[in-house]
Amino acid sequence: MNEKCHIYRALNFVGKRWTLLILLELYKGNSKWKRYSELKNTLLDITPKILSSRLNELREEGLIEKRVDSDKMPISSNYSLTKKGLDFVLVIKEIKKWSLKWDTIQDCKSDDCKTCLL
Amino acid sequence: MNEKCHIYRALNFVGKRWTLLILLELYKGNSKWKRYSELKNTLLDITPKILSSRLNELREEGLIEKRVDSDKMPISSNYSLTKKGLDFVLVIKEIKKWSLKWDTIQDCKSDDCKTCLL
DNA sequence: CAGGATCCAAAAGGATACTG
DNA sequence: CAGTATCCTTTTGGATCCTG
Repeated sequence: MNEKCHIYRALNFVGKRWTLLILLELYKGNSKWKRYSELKNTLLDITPKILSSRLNELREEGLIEKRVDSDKMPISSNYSLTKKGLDFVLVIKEIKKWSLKWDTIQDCKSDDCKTCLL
Repeated sequence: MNEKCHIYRALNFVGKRWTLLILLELYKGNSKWKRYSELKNTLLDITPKILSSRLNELREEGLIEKRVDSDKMPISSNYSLTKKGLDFVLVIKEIKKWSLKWDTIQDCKSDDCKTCLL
């Protein structure tokens, strides 16, 4: 409840819907820049409002950075994980390790589970 | 979004309000049993509905266990961290480490921050 | 193309009263 | 004491349309 509690601040953005999927998409890209429309097409059911909300939140927290190419039209906005964001992926992996250690379900049976974040 | 995704399952309960504070209270207790009323008194503004919801969620996920003493009246319900729950505290510590590593705010200035979970 | 604005639906949280 | 039931408020997510 404390605004300055580090744990709560972290959970405040990471606990939200779509956030991890966005981080994952950027992580898969291997530190490459991905444009807004790429993310939108990959995350099939996300609406533009939610996507930009999440991107802004992650940017405010310093996990991703944004680069705009306005030279050529149409404009393209690109996003990429920062070092802080990349480091956070390790935390997510810890969560997954914990879960795999204690869950009876050993695999989510999705291709993503293996290639996902572990 | 996948029901079986370990990461999402974990975030689904841990991301909720009060959950970490409850885990913290039980963790402070050093594996001792704490009663419902103790938790309610310590977590000042929590309402009975939320407290019992969170306790049930945590119990379903196997992070805490419940013991009821119905011998003597009035009945007392007691809660304690399981090994799985205790192990999860380590994950929370990882989140805190990450946050302390990257945040400019170095301390939440609350007594809790030091005694908290690190 | 990249989003902002608006409006609506759903979910979560919370206050209060009540019961075995 | 340890909750449950009910009702209400707030927050979040989502669908759709619009614009530089």
